[in-house]
Amino acid sequence: MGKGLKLQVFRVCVNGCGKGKTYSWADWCCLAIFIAKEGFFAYTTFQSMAKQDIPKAYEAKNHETAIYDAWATSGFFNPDNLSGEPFSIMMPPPNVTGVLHLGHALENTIMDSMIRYQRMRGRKALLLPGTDHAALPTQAKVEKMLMEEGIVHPRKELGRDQLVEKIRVFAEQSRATILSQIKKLGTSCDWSRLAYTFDEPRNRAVNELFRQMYEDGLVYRGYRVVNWSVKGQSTSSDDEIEHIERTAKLYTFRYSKDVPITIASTRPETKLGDTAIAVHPGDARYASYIGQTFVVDVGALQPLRLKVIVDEHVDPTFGTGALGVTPAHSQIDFSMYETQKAKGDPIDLIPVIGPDGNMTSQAGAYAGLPVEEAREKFVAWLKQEGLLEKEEEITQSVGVSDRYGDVIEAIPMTQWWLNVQKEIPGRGKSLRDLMREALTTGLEGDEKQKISVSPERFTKLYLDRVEHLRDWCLSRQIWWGHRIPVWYKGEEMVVGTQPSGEGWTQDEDTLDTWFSSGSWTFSTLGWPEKADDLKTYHPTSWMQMGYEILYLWLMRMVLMSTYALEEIPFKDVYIHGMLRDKDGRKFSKSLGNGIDPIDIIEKYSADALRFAVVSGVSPGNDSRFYEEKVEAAQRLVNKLWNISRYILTSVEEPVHGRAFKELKPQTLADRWILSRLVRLEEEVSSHMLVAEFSQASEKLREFTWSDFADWYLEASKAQRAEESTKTSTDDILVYVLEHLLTYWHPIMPFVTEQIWSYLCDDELLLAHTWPSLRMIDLDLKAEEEMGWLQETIGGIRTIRSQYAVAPKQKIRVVIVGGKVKEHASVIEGLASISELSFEETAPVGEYASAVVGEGQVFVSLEGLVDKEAEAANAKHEQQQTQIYIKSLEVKLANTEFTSKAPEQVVATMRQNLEEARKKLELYVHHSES
RNA sequence: GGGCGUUUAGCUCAGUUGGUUAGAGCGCUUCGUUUACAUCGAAGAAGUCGGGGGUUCGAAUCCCUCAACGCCCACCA
Repeated sequence: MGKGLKLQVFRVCVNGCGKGKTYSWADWCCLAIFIAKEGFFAYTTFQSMAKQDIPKAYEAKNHETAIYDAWATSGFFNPDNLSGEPFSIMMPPPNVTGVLHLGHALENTIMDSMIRYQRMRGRKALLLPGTDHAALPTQAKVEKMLMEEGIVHPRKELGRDQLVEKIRVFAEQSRATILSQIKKLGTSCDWSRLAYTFDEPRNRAVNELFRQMYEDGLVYRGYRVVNWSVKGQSTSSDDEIEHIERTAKLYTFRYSKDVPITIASTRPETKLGDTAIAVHPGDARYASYIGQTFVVDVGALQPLRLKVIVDEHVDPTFGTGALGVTPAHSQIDFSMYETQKAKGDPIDLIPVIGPDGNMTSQAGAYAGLPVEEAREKFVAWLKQEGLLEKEEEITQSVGVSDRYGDVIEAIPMTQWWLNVQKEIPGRGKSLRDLMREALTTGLEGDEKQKISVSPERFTKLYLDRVEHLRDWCLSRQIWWGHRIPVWYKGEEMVVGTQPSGEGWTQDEDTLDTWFSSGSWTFSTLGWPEKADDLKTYHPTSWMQMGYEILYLWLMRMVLMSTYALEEIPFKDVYIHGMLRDKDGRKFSKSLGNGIDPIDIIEKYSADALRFAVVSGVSPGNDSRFYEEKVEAAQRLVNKLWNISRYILTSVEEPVHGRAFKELKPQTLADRWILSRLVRLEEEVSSHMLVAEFSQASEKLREFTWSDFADWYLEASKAQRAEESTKTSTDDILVYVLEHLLTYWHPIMPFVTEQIWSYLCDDELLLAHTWPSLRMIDLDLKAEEEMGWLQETIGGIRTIRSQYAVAPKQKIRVVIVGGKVKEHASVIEGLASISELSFEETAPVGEYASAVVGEGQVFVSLEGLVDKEAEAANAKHEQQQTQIYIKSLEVKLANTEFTSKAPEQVVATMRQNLEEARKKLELYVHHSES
């Protein structure tokens, strides 16, 4: 049906745009109707006009939008229109906190290159796009903006509904921008399946997951110490905390003159809530006090009852070896509190710091003071009482909220938690076990349910973290996000879906944003319904992500998916590094070194940006990004454009889609370039398959610029001038071009599609089948011979350059020996020779010479020869050759080497030695003559 | 305190399982307007692969060690 029509419209649109016009969507529809009526005639008119007018430089902005629209409307982004084995990638949803940055450009390039490759390989390829509501980051961002606008307390002043609405509006704008940017990058994703972590289907998934986990007893409500951001007025998970180094004062003191144990603290004000003193069980100094309780009055509401307890975690060599235990305001101390409770020897828990960052009423004389002031006051009191023994500066690492930037307070609160260690009913395993299995043995020992991470070293990081995972605090006190799906009425509580009837109120808190993004691989496919998509595309085939979200996201996706579906979320994960600026610094707002990918696209092209971010990059490592890289990439894009321009404008009737067998290679260059192409396909394919985009692009670049442009195209000019070889050469030019465009397409989709449109009128390159040349034999002989030829031509060029022979100046050349006689015309053409002859012996007269391969070239200079310079050159080369021969001789004389090394290696070396010796002989012979 | 990564040409970086004389882009030098491309072409200079030791016939590549830089984790109170 529509395919043919769509393609015709596409031609018109694209070619029209090539002349500087742009079409809106509405125009485009009219055009479609027009074409439907006028049909092929209109199409061919545009086509032929365009071909003659291919501009000298590729102007990306004239083409990219139209090309993207043509792709999107072609239907090929949607795997429902494709057949074959499914291959799926879920796009890591960008946060709607703002616009896309370069890191997103990298990610889009990586996943789009992969999905395009797989689509061309005949897979039913799904790249599912989406965005993330990013609960806390987004709210933090909007609150900051509001505060800049003069609203000092956004939550108080606006209230829940109004603030959420403001955030929603911001998020929607941001979302729209992001989606349009994804298109500009060329990402070939299925827009019909567009998802958002905060839309209705995802909300259903989140609520259902929560319900199941609650019913399995994994999700629970508990009073525990949380990470509290006073500024953000919310909890955060362990993963949302950054640790920074700072200096602090360490105070060493006693609680009272009656307590014989000295302790140290950087937060003395928290000591108002101490309920125990912990020492190492093997510490003899304190052994006699263990079990005793000291009652001290430090100014808190009640006198403190300090029980001396033992704990393995206490380091007897640090400080005094005794630790004041504050269960309410320290994670470690809280764990001691729990341990003691489990032992049946409980200690108290006294919160002295409140959620507002001030001291609570429990702090007695200190109640209501901000912690800093309380600290000063407490230290002053210690001094006054003569209890302070030491005061020293130390550096310590403190946790800071990654979004609000304030130091995290440990405060006990009732929150929703996910237990990762508890056995899941009926599965005999904990979430942690599942997370471990997924990367080691595979789920239930099934290799097919094993995630492989590349580079592999990240597996270790992951597993190490899994072992140290603590319960995950799920609830947040911010308002932007999925509301905790729990409803209360008096003593009653319902989890999952809102019960019918009056009087139910929903939990005020929202869920950690990673709870929804963790379910991304399957919530996007219709879970919890038994959707077809889920069956077809899950586990997804491949995932890419930056190492910085390994803990945040990878782990949670594994957790959610293995729990809810008993499947891994994806089979392969490719971990990439970060893009940094020219000086290796992170891109950041505060540094002001940000680069907008859209600016880069507008200035150069999306293809250049794509090439620039993946080339010269090794997996898992950071790389630097700067404009010169894009400039170089754009030159490559332009080179490809001009290669195509030459072929398309000079070959009268370019016929694409020929079979390899139909080609009639007649010259060495013909056979060589085809062999090189076969080699290229093999290399690019294997690199793409394992996401080695940098290597694939390097191979493509080398072939494009060096093999095809510099050698074959130049050689083809002579061949095309000969009647006998013209047609066959034309065919080969078109054949190679067509394949080259195909192989480039995953990385540089736009320019290749545009050129393709000039070559092929009934198919998008997007949907073209990747031509595998694997079954075709390499022509090793041609490759070897071409090597000699290139060396011969290079030798002549070097001489011309050394003796400053004007390029226009035609020269006489004599070649002695060698095996390049039959390629005289190529040599003449590429080295600009007027008279070329092949002789048995060196010519007499004024010649400059060079030894090339097994032969020698003599360039007549007729009076221009600088004998001394020439002799020096010859001598230098002679010496180099002698050194080389010597090294080979030494190696070959070593019987250990010849006996142990593979035959192939030894044989090649022998051959090289022989060639080098011949070469040397020629030098000697020449210098004598 | 643990762990990881990086160190290759002036700069930015590739280098797949150890195997010929270690590569690319940019920059640099010299020359060049023949209609695919000056966003170009030709030629060239430039590296004791961080230091030291080891394994091996053979090491940029494997092992040990040291150094510098960077990153991650951590319950130094």
